Amino acid sequence: MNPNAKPATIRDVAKRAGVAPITVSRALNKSGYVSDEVRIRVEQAAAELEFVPNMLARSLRSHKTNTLALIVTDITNPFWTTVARGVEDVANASGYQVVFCNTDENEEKQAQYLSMLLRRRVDGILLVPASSTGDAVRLLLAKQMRVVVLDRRVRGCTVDVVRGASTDGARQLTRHLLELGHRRIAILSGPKHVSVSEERVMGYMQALKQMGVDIDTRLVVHGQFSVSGGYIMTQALLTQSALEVTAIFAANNFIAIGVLRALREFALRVPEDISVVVFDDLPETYTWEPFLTVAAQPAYELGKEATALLLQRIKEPADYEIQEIVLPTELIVRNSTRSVGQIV
Amino acid sequence: MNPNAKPATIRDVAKRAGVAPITVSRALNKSGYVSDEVRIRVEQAAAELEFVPNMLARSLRSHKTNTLALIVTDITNPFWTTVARGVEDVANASGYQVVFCNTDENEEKQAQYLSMLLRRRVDGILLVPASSTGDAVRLLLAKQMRVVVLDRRVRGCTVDVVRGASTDGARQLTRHLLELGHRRIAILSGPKHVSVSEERVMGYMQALKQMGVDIDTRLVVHGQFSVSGGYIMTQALLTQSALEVTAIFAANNFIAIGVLRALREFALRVPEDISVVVFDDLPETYTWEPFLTVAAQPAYELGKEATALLLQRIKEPADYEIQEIVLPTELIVRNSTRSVGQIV
DNA sequence: CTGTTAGCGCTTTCAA
DNA sequence: TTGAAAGCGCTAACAG
Repeated sequence: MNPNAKPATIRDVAKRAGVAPITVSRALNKSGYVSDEVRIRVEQAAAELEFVPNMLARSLRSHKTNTLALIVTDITNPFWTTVARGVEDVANASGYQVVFCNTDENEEKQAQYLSMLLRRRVDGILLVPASSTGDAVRLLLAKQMRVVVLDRRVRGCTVDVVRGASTDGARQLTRHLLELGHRRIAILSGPKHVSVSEERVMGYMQALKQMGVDIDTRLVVHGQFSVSGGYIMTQALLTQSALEVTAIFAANNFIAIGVLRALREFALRVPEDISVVVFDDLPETYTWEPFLTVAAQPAYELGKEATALLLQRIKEPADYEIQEIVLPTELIVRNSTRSVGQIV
Repeated sequence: MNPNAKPATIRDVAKRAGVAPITVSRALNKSGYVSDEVRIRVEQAAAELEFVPNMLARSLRSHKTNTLALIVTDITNPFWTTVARGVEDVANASGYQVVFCNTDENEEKQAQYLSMLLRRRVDGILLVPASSTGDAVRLLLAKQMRVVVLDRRVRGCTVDVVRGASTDGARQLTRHLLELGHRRIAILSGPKHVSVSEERVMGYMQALKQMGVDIDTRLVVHGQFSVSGGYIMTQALLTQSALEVTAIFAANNFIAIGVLRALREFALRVPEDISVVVFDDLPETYTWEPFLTVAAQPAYELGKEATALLLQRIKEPADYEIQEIVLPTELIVRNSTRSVGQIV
């Protein structure tokens, strides 16, 4: 092999195999009819020349990149890496590659990624929107881009959505606490403008109402979906001793870690002194042992379902009927909750 | 805007601005001379048509994709996500996009990614090789692909490498334990064929030799760089009570988590009953509080340096001189180590 | 089953 | 400072 040689093109292969370029294309891509004899000759020629097909040319001509993009808000959160696995598995099985993008809940970063993905002509985008205003989604839709929104809703947009049952799960978690006798339950949620933050608060409120418990708005706190967010909210909560909180509902897993850290600093034991429930499970890597009572979302399935839907949309003409797929959560009762007033 | 219209091309913009396509190209890319007057006209036309440049065509013609790939072994490990941040920041600052790939230390998966990246004509690859045989790297080099190897060495390959000082860091950690009086120190390392596993064992042995401590090969254990790997190795170690281990050296952060979990099950307290040191720090998300004594690698800088080098290689002609950049580790003594025999 | 022609959308090269 | 022509490498469309 001459290392200075330019990479072989489909024409070089064609010449060597004594056929036309299009025949090489058909043979290598297994598209269209090619006799076995010719295919073998082509494959051999391609191997001898170490032919590496140029996807750029292929995509330019065929208007298909075989690429999907997954845009999430925090790649360090295991919930999203699990979703990503589901996406990758389904995509790869259908011959698609996945480009991962991370917005850190930052709309500007999201806008930059979207612009880049449009220029690269990806075939479809799985988007966890940084904000619930549908501007970004509408932009993509106007450009004919196939989009499936993941995890969150967006306002005033007709777009496919695959998400977990936030309201339901929140209701279950809250009811669990109520059944244990808790009445002073605080919920520490994410940013106000994010649909899942709102829905988890809504589920919490619904459960309280159903049990005839008054809602104390001081117990409803909004912050960041992060460890420091959970930490800060818990501190703010505990310094108001008048609130007499007996249980905390963390609206996601990272908030829960912050909650636990703050509680420790206040020398409050879980569940002896205070009960904790969490939306989203944490993998064992993050915890000493399965300990937290959680509403677990099927993260992997979320990624799979969303990708399957997106791939379907890519195949279909554009006038499909919008779908909203809501996957149920599972209440897993472990050791971070106990009856209020139970003797230690 | 007609939503059914095909996306505008550079020719449409040219027509609307009353210039030639190449002038549009020059104006929008700020390459070559364009009068201010013309540039403004072009920009306006582009905006009116909502022109989205087609990167595929651009790349096909210019032989540049402005894309780098980062191939790591475990995207769930915060060490690698931190490296990734460094890579992304430097790449974006130079107008490059980064494609993230995850091999799970699996050579087959790695091979598939590499093949795909070649077909996509990325401009360069940052590779954490799944194995230390340089086959993968040699393949890339033969194809003229610019490669910088990250974190690990590969055998018999002249290729740029950016890595942490594994041997050094391991020596420091071991010496720290020796100075605390420990003599029965076990090291739980990664797979044997991975250079960093070997180097961390080597540093450990060097420190022991320098202090005239005999090496007990039963205390040198190889396994996976994962939580379960650390857990399994610790179990195996502790069930041989004859070994009388007083300290454990975990060769990476995830192994350490597994170690701690196993120790807890054996009801061994850290550091009262046994000391633990770790190669690679863990972010606060994973720990209750900064607790572990570690040799911290500058993960973010590793990513930055490697990317800067790769970008330089992309600009240069191919006959550059190979470089090996070794970044020092920092010994951070915290609360997981104490003097052997110290009264509790 | 195989080939010819044309062209995807852009930029290189050369010319003015 | 601008433009015309050519072509990157591949496949759609049509023909045989």
